[in-house]
Amino acid sequence: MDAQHRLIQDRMAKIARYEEFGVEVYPRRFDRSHRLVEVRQEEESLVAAEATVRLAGRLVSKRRHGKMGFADLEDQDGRLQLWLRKDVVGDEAYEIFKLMEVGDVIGVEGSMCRTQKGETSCLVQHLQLLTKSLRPLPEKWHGLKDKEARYRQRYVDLIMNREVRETFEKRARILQIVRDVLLEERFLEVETPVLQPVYGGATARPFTTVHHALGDATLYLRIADELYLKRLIVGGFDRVFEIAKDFRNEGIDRTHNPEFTMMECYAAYWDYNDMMELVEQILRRLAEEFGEDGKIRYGEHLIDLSEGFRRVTFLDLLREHTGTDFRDLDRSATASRAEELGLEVDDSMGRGKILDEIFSEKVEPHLIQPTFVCDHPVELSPLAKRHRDDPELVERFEPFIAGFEVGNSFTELNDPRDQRARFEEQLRLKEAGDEEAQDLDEDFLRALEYGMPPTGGLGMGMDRLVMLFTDSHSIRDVLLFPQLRPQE
RNA sequence: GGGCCUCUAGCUCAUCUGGUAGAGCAACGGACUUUUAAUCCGUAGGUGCUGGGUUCGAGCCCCAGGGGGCCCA
Repeated sequence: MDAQHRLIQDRMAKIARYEEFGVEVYPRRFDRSHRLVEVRQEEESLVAAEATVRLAGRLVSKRRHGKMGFADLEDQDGRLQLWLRKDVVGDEAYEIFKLMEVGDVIGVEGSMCRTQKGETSCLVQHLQLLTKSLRPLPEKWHGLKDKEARYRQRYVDLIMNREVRETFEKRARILQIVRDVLLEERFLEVETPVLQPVYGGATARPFTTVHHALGDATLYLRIADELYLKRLIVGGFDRVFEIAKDFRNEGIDRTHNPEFTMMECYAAYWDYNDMMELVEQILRRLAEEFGEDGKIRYGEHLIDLSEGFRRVTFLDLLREHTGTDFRDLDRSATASRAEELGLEVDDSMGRGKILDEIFSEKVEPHLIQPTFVCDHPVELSPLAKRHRDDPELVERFEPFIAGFEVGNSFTELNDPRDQRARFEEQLRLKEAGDEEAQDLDEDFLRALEYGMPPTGGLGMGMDRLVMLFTDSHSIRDVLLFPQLRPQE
């Protein structure tokens, strides 16, 4: 549909007819007395007083009957019927009303009343076009259903589907609650670089870009905030957090978008047990706000967030769901057991990666009720401190709800000698063909050498949290503009 | 990357085994002073995702490509 389309031409032609009446089709401002939701809240008294109100919004339907007519006005969170009478607004204004069509943004002044059928309405005395709409909206009854159109033209989706608007209002409230809890716990909100000369803090492929003024230096879009936030703990901030976009150059599916929103926080003198309490606190607050009796519905599951999370170790869960104790199995024994379980293993995969694959396949789908998966093998966690009771494990946990991981946390590794050794192990994995293995960050090691206090750290995927609390089953439904292939 | 489904008017959808595309809403003209999916009469509106092929004839069959969705890796 281009600018020459007949439906657009029809609408353009109306502009000329408006101008015959001296009507400005794109005026600058309008004073509202009430939002439509406020009209609803004060409905009884406004109607009883026949109060005069000034309202604005988008015209979403129109029913004309000769010398009078009705129309529905909609704004962000409300809707109200307008009642137009030629004998009330006058001949010229009534002609202007006849020119108005669904999609136009208008402002009215009128008195609150009820119609014969009992519908609360605004009997319009004055009306004004505020913005002429040039494209026809989708049909009022079936709305806009085509998924591609809804994602590509989200603005139309938002106009037509109220529940979409509500999802994104809820998203904003969820992020605000997370922020509130952190601020109450005296975390300082900070901002760290998106463009980084060395990427790290997670296992993922980065996006690459070039800075021209720095001699065409290669920069990476961050895959995590972790290494910068820990530098700030070294610098003397006790508790810091950041809520921001991370970027990972990976496939797109129901739970992955190339850019997504992450909350990371770090607290000096905490360990991962303290972080478990913080996660429980955040989830409990969200469940109080959005659930019933601390329970939320996600698809077929009723999830109880009122109690604490089940705490169970990574290896115990593997044993529970595969019958195998992997504690003392070496790489080749682990690999052959994985193949018995129906997984494909190749030479680039270290023991940790194989265990991770088995876990994803055999355990994760069963983690419906809130669970902290604790104490992962050291190979999987190059930035976490070794477990106080077992040097082959780290002090780490991942909260799982409804079968997906909503976060990752550990007692942070602050021994620069061990951190260097772990980075070097990552480099070996990278040379063996693991594209996701991390690079050695010399400046980060330098920071640790100044001394980072004992620290607990946590990352939580905000998009997945929003999915959970809005009962959304695709990340696209909680992102206003999900990534799609470019058209043309 | 693989499998399945899908793409027809602005929107939502039809079109039997291949015979030349139709409805509702929206639009346009008209009637109508209590409708709320208003109603009634009339009019107009199509690159059937794109490109090839088979055929007298393709929205439909075949091939290639593109977008989207779901499942799997």
